[in-house]
Amino acid sequence: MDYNFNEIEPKWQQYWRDQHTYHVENKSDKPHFYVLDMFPYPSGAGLHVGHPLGYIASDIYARYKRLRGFNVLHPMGYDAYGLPAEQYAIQTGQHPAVTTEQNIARYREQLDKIGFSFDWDREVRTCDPDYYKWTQWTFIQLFNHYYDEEQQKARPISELVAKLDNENPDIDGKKWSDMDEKERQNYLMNFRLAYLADIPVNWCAELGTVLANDEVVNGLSVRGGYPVERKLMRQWSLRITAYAQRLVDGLEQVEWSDSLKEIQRNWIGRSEGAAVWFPLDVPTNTNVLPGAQAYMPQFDPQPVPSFEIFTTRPDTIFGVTFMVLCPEHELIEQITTPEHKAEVEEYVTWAKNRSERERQAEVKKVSGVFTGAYAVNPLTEERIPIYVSDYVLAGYGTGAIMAVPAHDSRDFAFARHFNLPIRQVVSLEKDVTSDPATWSESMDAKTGYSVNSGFVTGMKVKEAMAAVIDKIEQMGIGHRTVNYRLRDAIFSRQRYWGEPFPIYYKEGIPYPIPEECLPLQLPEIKDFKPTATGEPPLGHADMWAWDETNKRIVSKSLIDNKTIFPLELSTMPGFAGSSGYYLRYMDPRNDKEYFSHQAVGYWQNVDLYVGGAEHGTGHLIYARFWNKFLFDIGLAVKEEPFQKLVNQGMIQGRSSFVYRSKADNKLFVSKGLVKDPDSVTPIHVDINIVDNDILDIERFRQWRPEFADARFELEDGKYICGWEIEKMSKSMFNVQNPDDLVARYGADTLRMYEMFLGPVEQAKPWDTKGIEGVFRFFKKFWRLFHDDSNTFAVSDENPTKEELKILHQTIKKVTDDIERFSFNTSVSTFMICANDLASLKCNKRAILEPLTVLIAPFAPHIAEELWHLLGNTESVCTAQWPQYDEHQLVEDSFTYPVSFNGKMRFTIELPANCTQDDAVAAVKGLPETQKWLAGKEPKKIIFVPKRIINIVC
RNA sequence: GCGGAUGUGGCGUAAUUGGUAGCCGCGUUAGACUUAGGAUCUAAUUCCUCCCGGAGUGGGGGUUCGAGUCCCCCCAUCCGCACCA
Repeated sequence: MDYNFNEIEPKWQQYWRDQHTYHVENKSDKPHFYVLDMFPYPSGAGLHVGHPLGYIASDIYARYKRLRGFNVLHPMGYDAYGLPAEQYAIQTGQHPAVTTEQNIARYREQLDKIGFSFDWDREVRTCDPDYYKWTQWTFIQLFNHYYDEEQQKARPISELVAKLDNENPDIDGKKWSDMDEKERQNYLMNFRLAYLADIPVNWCAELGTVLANDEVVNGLSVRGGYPVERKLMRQWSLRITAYAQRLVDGLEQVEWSDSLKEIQRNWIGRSEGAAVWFPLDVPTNTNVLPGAQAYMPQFDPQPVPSFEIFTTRPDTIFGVTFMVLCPEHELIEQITTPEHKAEVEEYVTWAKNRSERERQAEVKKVSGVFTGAYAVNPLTEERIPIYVSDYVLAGYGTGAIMAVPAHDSRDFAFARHFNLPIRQVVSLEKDVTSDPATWSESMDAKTGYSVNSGFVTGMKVKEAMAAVIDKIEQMGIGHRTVNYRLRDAIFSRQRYWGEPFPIYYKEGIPYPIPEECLPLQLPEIKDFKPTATGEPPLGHADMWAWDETNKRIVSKSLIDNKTIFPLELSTMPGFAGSSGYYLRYMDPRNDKEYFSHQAVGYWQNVDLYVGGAEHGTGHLIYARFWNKFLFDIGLAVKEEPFQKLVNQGMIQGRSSFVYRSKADNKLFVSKGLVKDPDSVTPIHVDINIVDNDILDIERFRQWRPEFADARFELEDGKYICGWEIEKMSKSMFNVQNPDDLVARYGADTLRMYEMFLGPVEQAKPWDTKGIEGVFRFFKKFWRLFHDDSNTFAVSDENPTKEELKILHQTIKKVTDDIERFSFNTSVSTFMICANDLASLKCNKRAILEPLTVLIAPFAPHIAEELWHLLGNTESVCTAQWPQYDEHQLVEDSFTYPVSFNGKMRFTIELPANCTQDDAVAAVKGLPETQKWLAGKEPKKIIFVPKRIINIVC
């Protein structure tokens, strides 16, 4: 019989299901290994060929590890909460739970067809109450912990309270012991790792929710592309910044690509510098202030008003010619002089109302106003004007800067625009300066020597930095510090389809519901839009109030703020559920704990994580933070969750276009006949009606009613389409569905072909042109086991040396390739092997049986079929990975290329066991060599074993 | 602007990590078997060529007996961040 994948594949998929082949226990004599895929968001569009790429790679690795004798955890689940399901619900009224369920069923069906070895008994769904119970539980733990800077780890907030009780400090002029419950809770909120605060957020009016920084690109929402504005709102946040340093440091311990580590480092954005206090010299107090020493803000009982700035260039403090505050700065109101008030207020209002997109688009445009106020440079005692400008950001540092126009390009632009003085304080060469008025740009580099800089003049930049910081520390007006670009993660979403917060409000103070009452189930609602009052959709829920006495959810009509309290209306963001799912897989049905100590003690952490690099600044940061927190409180046993990470490249689509004439919208011009690109409109056309860039005209006419009477300008009787590489997306009609390919070629061919396309990490456009070659390989491979009449026929004869060599070379190459995740070369190796064996007409069991095991990770269905045909009764998944034998690879003789200093070159054959000296002697003894050397002794002989001999004369 | 990566035939890619560049596959060409083939098999396929050879891994330089691989300078493309002081 022929290679009939249609029969083979469903048969063995059923067999694996029936036999629970991929079921894995948390206990084994074997070593453990955890292979994880980033679980998918089940969108309505179903899987396209890009999704399985990473899954196939990880599946190969997981199967390989099993064959190598590991107990392998390889689970799969669904990141099921999210905006698209909710947007769809708003449009159609269909409950997100229903559409999500349908989408999951569709995903599962598609995944099953590809033959993955997931242990589906461990499936998790983030929207499942049994799962999000633990997301909520973790949130409560975050709420109940603070970050202890001394111990550098999370500690229970009760410890902080005990400390406050004990020390009874003054807080904003009031003793801790004199504070009431509300004041105390507000104070503690400054420390909790999950906290409620008024913070500037990315507000997306169209989506009706706030978004995290990584969910906003170029001032537009990632989902939907709607405008985003900056707005001050009371929101839940996670104090991820407390972990900034550990998030940087942890990157040293993991095997991730350098580029991804760099992306994370950039996102965290650590910079070292100094915080410096600049005293104010307000015009009402026109006396020039005496030495800065008098203004030690911590110690002076009546401090002169001063403000803090952050700089990474303390060495340039002698070059400060003005100061700049961000428009949101609280000091502006106090310091602005009456004559500048109107102007400043106008500017601040304008700046605050600008959308993020406008602000980002006009980065190059300089704007700002003078406040009329002055500060004093603490080192030079100079009076320096204070400006307001939106090039200083509220969210970074202190929202205030010392401007050094000579050595900062932004300050330089500002100074030039407002004609402010520019003073050079750093020079590439010692004591050499030039007039900054002649400069076309500032000198930003951190190299060279200080000039015009008082006591640091002549020092190298690095020394000057240290010296200035020492000085200001000594003066008590500043200190060394580190700033991070990373912001706390905003954790509230004004949406329905997410985890509810286990929080209720008593007199405006949030309290977590008791842990034993979890999960706090998401209530049913009918209308998914925000309420008329602007409340999130949960405002529609009637059963959404907390009965504190009876510990249960009750109707909100009962709220009396005595025993019945309102519950939080926001829900958690998408990254909440995906931040700890890898740990839940270890023990997914545990209803007592997140996961048992035994389970995490056995599996430790993820050995191999496969997924897209697009999560570099989102999920992969949040998950690392989440894990570190769980580590601090003694749940996780490893500080880093993902030991090795492989980023599969995105598979792009290859879109096809037709060109519609602008003059005649029924006329379509073939690509080669388009003379003026402006005369036609390119229109995406479904790639399924295009073959080799040739349009199927009949199907095009049927595709859309408006094309039914289309006319064409053809070349050579054909309509040639244009193409472009774009993201694979429904709207561009360039989606390749894996089901179609499975139906046509089988899952094994699809799996092999996706690997054959190129390195897993590399982005590449999808192209089915080569799939035939892989399909041919399988037919050829099948024929090795079958005779001319297509009946199964393997011989028990002993293999020849040549056949053994082919086998062992293949084992060696494939093993090495899998270890270094180079699956495209493994596929090539299989092809070479099949070609060689076919030309030798080899059908020997001793060769073919190990090959069946070798190919099983890549093509499990055909391997299982052949494995059983060979007479095995157990699954090929339980077989042993074949070992190669070095002896079988050794040749009788080697061919050595020999060259004489690159001038002449020939090849000689030598016995395999010959030593370096033998080889050199043999080469020297050859007539060609003698002739060439002409009696002289060679100067140098370079011998590279089994490679080459070079003789230098 | 800053950071990271990549650049090899008509195309996807490979090269034992410094050792005969172009493996494997697609495509193309020729042939075999065929009623037929979109099945299978065989051969050729980097470019130029007076068929003697010559050039060749984005361009230029360097190190080396030897460079696709290492170093320096450009060029191009892709990705990430982007007024982060």
